[in-house]
Amino acid sequence: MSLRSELTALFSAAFAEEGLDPSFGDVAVSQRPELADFQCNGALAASKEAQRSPRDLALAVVGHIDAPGVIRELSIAGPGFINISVTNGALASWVGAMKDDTRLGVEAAAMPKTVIVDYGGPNMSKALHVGHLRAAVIGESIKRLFRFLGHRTIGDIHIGDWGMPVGQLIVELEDRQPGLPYFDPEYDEAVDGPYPAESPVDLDDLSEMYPAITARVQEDPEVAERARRATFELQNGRPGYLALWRHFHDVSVAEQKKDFGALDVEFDVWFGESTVNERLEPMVKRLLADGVARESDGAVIVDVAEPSDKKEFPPLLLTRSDGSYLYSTTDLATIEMRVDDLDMDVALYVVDARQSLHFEQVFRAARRGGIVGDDVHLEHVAFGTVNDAHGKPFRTREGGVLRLGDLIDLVTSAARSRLEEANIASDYDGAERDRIARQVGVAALKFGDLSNHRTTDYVFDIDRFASFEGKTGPYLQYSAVRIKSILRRAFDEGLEPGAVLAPTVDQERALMLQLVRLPEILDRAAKLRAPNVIAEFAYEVATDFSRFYEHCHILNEEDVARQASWLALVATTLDTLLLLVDLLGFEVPDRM
RNA sequence: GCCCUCGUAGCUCAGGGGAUAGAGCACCGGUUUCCUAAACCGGGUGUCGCAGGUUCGAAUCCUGCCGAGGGCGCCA
Repeated sequence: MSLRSELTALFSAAFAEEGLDPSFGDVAVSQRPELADFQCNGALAASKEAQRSPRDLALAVVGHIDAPGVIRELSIAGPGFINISVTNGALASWVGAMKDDTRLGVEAAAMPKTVIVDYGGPNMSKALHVGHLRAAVIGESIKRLFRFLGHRTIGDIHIGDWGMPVGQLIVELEDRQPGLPYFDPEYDEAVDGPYPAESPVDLDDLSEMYPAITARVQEDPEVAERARRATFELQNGRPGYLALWRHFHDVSVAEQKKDFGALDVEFDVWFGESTVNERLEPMVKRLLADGVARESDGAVIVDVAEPSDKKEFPPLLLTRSDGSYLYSTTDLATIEMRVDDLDMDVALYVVDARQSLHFEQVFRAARRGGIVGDDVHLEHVAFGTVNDAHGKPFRTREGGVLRLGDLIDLVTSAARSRLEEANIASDYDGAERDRIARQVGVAALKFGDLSNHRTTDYVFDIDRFASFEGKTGPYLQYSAVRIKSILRRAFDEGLEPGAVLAPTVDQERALMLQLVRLPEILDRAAKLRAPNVIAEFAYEVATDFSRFYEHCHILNEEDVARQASWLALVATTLDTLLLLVDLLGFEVPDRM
């Protein structure tokens, strides 16, 4: 419930009294804040159906509204806009209610769902790069949002660790170090002892091997055939390959935990394609037996085309003609696992938009195969790519990919420089400076990404990510830090927040109007799976606070009741900012 | 060829069928005996790719065209 929804309820009832659809009563924030706080355009829309002029209708609707405690002024403007201004008393009591509520007036979901957020999705054996930033950052935010809204939410990294790339790496390593025991088909752990505990490669080796083998596979069909064979044997449990796979896996995951950890991206489970290996064969057999899947050119496919399709819809490939499995297979089996073991209601796949066809195929196959019922919602939450100034996927000047770890270091050191320029930083000890630099750097990076709508391909600009002024993550932090500072000083002077009084200053009133929008903003962000809605709102809250802060000196205020009210207002603003910042996935330092 | 996404200020991007399309950056000027100047205040920018259509009303919905990016069974 928000102020806006309370107004909508009033106007919906008024339209209903005129015998019209209540949805005409939808109230929106005013587009002309100098005229009113809110507006209702329903009279214009309903005019035709009601066969009455919009102004007459607006007049009649306004006549039904009787809420003197909430509404200060109603007027009809232009062709039939209803302009609505709320009373200062109502505003104060809404903000007061937020202040006294640990959830800031946001109700938890009445019917909580089990939501799996599938994001990150790094391939094993590849260092994370800027391309992984969006999936991680958007997914993390969506996960936190659904969790805050009261859903049982599970973030799953879903590592790409069971497909062809692993087979390729096995072949590449065999060619480089053929003497390793993993490649000896005669090797028997029972006789020869366990495979070495030490990995034969580190992540740098793997990162270098991967493009090498990819190139070889492309130009040499024989190498490609060996890679397919190795993939097949791995998936069918060849011990040496499994032992090697374990090393590749552990080496990769260690690095991924470091990078994602540095970004405060926290997965609840570190499952991967390999997690569902045991399900693959029985699932495919069952789909064949049920007639959902069929053989085609030696492969197993599921026809997912539908009569209503506007274009040719390719089938989903479950098994290659050599018997090995693909990511389609593991994705399908993962859905099965999530339904069986995790009791999933909703799956949100935060994955590159380029994979939309794949997901559509998998979702259709899941429904055809009875793996999910109609009560389970599967959704691809697609996002755009990170490009360079020429619209091409971003590369460093040297032509390589920019590692995520290097990017984090870069923004962190930029934040540190900025901190050291500030004269107040000199008395911070080294550990605090490090922590602030990291928090500010991560905020700049994440906000820089999240303030774009997720579906847009955006241009990667290092200077933008390393800038801390204007519409940035650090601006939000800075606003919160100034409030923390005020509250600390107030506490030292023995001052405490009190009852929220009716606003008397424009900037104060604007801030209050902004704050009470919180519930509907989070609603909208969740509905659209769009963290940029949160980012935009957080920025507006911060700017409204800054204007208020510049205009009203809280600690010097002589009217003690007013001062206590202002302390309550900024404390509520702080709580709101801290929530929003947390939903965006970063933190606010105590000072900066 | 077919399908998907996108095209908004010099740049990067917001924008929920409504009134006068907004931010940040960049540029110019102002604000600090006062709660953190990573801030605030002021200054001007637009054929919302083009053309139709629906509508009382379209940046927003529909169609076509132009342009960019992406996808289209044995990669992920």
